[in-house]
Amino acid sequence: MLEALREHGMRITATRKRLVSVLFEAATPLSVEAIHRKLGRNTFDLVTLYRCLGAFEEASVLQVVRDEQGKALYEMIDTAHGHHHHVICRKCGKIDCLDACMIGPFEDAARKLGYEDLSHRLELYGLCAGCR
Amino acid sequence: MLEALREHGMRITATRKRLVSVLFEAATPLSVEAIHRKLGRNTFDLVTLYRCLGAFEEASVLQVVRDEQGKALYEMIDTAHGHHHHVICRKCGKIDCLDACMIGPFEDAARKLGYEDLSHRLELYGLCAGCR
DNA sequence: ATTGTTGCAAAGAATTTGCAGACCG
DNA sequence: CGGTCTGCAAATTCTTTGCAACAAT
Repeated sequence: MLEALREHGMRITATRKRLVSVLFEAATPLSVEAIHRKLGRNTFDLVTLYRCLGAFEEASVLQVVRDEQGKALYEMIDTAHGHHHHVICRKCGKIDCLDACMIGPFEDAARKLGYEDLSHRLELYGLCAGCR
Repeated sequence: MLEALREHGMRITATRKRLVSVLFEAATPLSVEAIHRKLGRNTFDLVTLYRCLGAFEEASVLQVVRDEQGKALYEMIDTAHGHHHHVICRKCGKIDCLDACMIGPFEDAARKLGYEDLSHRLELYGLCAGCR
């Protein structure tokens, strides 16, 4: 996985290894602040964090999910699980994965309008069992 | 439509009327800057714009769409057209509406995980016919 | 040795808050 | 009139940039 970075001409540093392990151990997408907290605010510069996240996204090893307010949450792309979407609790922030992705019909409609090279973003929001 | 505001205890001012007409005349969702530009940067305070947009959203007369970078785009809720999604060109920002919303299966999956009171956000991104 | 990476300081952008005067109803 | 709304100034928060020292390959 770190190899993917190397293939994009990026270097594997101790700093990045720490970041990768935090992202790996997290079961769900994490906000920048959450990541920074887990890394230890004083041992990992926030600027470096932004730059690493940008680099990882660039290398396509990281994907961005957004909460209802549009804030970015980062998650390693697990090639084993493949493309999927999430349900996010709007009260406690809990996140679950939904496995199927059935947006084919939407993409067909978009292609009919002349769009190509399509991607999409879909998140569901709700109240989880524990927050009701 | 301005009535909806009144019903939420909000007042109808000349300022708000101007904002509503800008939003109405726009065929597609607009960013804060775009709205501010159309209103005339010097004749409408940006702070007031943020506050009005917040109030309109609160009153459920305005909905938020997000571009690929997560930036908010505002659109009046047209009760005639109902719930729909968009395709956004990632190069020129052109936006088209997709009429069908076939998100039922996703919601079923989320309910099975214990979530209720569901909402969702879905946007497609691509390159429009003119940008290829 | 070369080139990417990091931390610090500082700049910049986006959004919010406080407050006094103006305005709607 | 009473309660909102507005504009201005200023504070926050979030993110990016510049640069010199440092480290990976």
